[in-house]
Amino acid sequence: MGLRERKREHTIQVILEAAAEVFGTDGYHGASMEDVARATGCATATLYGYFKSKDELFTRLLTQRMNEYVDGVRQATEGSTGFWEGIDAYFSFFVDHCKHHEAFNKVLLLVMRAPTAGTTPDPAEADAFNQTYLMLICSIVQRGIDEGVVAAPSPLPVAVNIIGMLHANWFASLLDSSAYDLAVGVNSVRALLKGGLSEVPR
Amino acid sequence: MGLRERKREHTIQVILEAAAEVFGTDGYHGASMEDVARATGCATATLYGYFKSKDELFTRLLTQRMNEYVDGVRQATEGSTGFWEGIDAYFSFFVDHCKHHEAFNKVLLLVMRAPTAGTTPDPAEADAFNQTYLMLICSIVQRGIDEGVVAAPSPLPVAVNIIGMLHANWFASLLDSSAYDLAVGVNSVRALLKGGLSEVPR
Amino acid sequence: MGLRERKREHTIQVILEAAAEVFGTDGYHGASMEDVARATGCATATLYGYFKSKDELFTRLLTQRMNEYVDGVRQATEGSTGFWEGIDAYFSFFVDHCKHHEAFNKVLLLVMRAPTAGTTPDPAEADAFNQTYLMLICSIVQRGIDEGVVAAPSPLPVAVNIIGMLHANWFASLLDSSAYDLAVGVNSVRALLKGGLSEVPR
Amino acid sequence: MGLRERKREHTIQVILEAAAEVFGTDGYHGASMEDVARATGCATATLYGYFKSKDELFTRLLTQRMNEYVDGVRQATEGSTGFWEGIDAYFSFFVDHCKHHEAFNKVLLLVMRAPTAGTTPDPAEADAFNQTYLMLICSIVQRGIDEGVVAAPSPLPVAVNIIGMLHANWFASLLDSSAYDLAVGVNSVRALLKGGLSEVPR
DNA sequence: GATGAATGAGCCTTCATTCAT
DNA sequence: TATGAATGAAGGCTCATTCAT
Repeated sequence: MGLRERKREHTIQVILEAAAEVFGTDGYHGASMEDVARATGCATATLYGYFKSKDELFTRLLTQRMNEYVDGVRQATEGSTGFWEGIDAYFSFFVDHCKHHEAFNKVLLLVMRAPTAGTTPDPAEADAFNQTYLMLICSIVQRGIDEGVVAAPSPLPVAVNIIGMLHANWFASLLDSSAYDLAVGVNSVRALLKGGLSEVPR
Repeated sequence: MGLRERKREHTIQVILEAAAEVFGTDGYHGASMEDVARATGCATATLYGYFKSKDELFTRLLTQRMNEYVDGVRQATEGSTGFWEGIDAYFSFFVDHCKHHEAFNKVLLLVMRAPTAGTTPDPAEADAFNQTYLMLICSIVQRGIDEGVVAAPSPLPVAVNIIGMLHANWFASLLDSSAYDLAVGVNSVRALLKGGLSEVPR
Repeated sequence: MGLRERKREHTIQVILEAAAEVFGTDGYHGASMEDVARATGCATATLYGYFKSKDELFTRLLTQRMNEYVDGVRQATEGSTGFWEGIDAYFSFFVDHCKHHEAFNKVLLLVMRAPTAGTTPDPAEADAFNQTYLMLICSIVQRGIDEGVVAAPSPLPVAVNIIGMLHANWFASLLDSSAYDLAVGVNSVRALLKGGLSEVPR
Repeated sequence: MGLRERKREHTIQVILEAAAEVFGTDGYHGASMEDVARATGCATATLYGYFKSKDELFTRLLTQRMNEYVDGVRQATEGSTGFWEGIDAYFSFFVDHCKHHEAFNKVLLLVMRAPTAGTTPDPAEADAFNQTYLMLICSIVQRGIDEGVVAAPSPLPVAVNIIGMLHANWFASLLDSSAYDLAVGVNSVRALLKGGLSEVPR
């Protein structure tokens, strides 16, 4: 990549970073291109030198962030063997991930939790990612079924439940991080998976 | 209530029903008053004879639906004694509720899952309801703690997890009801709570 | 006039009275039919049983009030003989008139001072009245010229000046009646006419 | 001021000029932003690049024109000494001013004559200017009192009368400049001030 | 006659997008 | 490449007016 292109790529990242903040706060429809421009520190017209439209800008942001997240989960779990090791890897990555990328998470979580209803101009893509993500967790659960650790005819509902819990904790801590500790919540998920409600969480 | 007022009240409900459908599909910002009017089968200006503003229309819809839902949960669980009875009542109500009120659910779930980000013009109210809802489930979990059935220092994370799972199933079945069976999902939640992942779900 | 018609006429007057208040405060464009209805104490639609349109309602009000005013001036001055007697009669009527008809005056003065610029939907009529009014005063001034009391080649500028002063006093006292005393002002006009600025006003 | 800013400032003046014409003809409420845009020769949205709202556009126009007028009077009279010299300076400026600024005057006179009743969105400001203007003329009249030329206990009513006459002439010539000659009218005012009605005007 | 309800037209304003510099 | 300026296309809302009861 030439120097010219590198600078261009850098500018794109700067814009996306600012856009993540703005869209995370006000949503796709609630934020204007001018808002994004102001956050970026450039003129509105400048944005169109890098993105064809608001839709493309948002979609690019979303795609990038979802890719990063799902790839992160994949890489973290790929190296592991066995069910519990996979779960632990997934959870560790998750907690770590939530700690960083504040603005990032707002958009990501938002769209993953509510891809319909105008949250994103292209729900199909969000759905596709959710599906990929779900399959990834399903494959871990499948390990558990194969190992006899998980008693379930199908991994799907279990995966849905695990993701549901994790994201619920994410969301709770995002709304008020001082009132809800993410690590504690995730620990309680692990305990619940281990032995149900009668299990004493660490 | 006089005949006039009854008819007026009826019209309001007709509008809200249509609005639920429209807002559920396109979100608050994505749907225009003209869209709502078209769905209702009246002129745009007519809506303003019943609601002062788009904001008020949406908020009224949201408040009504949230109230109905939380009241439903409250009534269903109030009659029960003990932890598991409470959970069963909650789950039963939940499954039953999800089966009906299709359009209804779109809005409700949407805002409950993503109250920030322009999903609703008044996030504070949605937050308040979420909080009320959470406290309601917390009180059930507390029963379990008191009975020694639930091993947890605090009911909060457990309640977050339960709601997280339930709504995740709700959402999954809403996205594609033919691919994901809500009842099966809820059953798996129950099994998970009972004995963790090693429990065989019915 | 039958009983039915008398009642109708009475209702019309009630509406006009309320309308005078409303239009006097907010102007023709600034006041809505609903405002007039509220002030009258009836439904908006009711107004249309008595007036074909907002335009007609306002015009009727204006015509009536202007007629009353100009007729008042005419009657007051008709009985007089000579210039100064005419002026005194005019001034007396004027002061008396301003004391009563508060709301009345707001509309009247407004349109007489600014018949253009959307103050009234039909500037032509206002102009016509202004013209009539001006001619009336001109005829009095003409008496003065004939008597040799007024030294002017034409009565027109003198009449314009007299009316200008009177209305300026009217307006000043209307804006803040506690800070500006109408009677004092009118007296100063008389003194000025009598002997210019060197004349001591009573 | 840079070239950019100069052009921007120029555009603002072009818009204000067009707006003066439109508002002068139809009034604040009677004229729409589209009317102003058409008169300016641009799209409606363009106006919002220069003024935040219709209110601001009108108020800015009004403020500017009132400032110009009052400042003009002040400067014209400041240099003079004595009462009659002040009056002459004032009248000269006045006549000169009325000859120019046609569109200008429509708005200015309108609001000065009828600040209430929806003529302007902000009557308070118009009142303030009228007050300033009145005080200015009062100070000239006060000179006359001090010199013994003007026999009056207070300058206020005299000032009101002078302004009233001048503006009445302004208004009369504005309505039909061919039928009413402003210079003649103003001359008659001077004569009237000099020796009352018995004075022969030049 | 009185009125609640309905509505077409219009207004102010915003915004994504384009274009000339 | 960067940007100020311009604009068409909506969108939310008001209002004068009509109509059925």
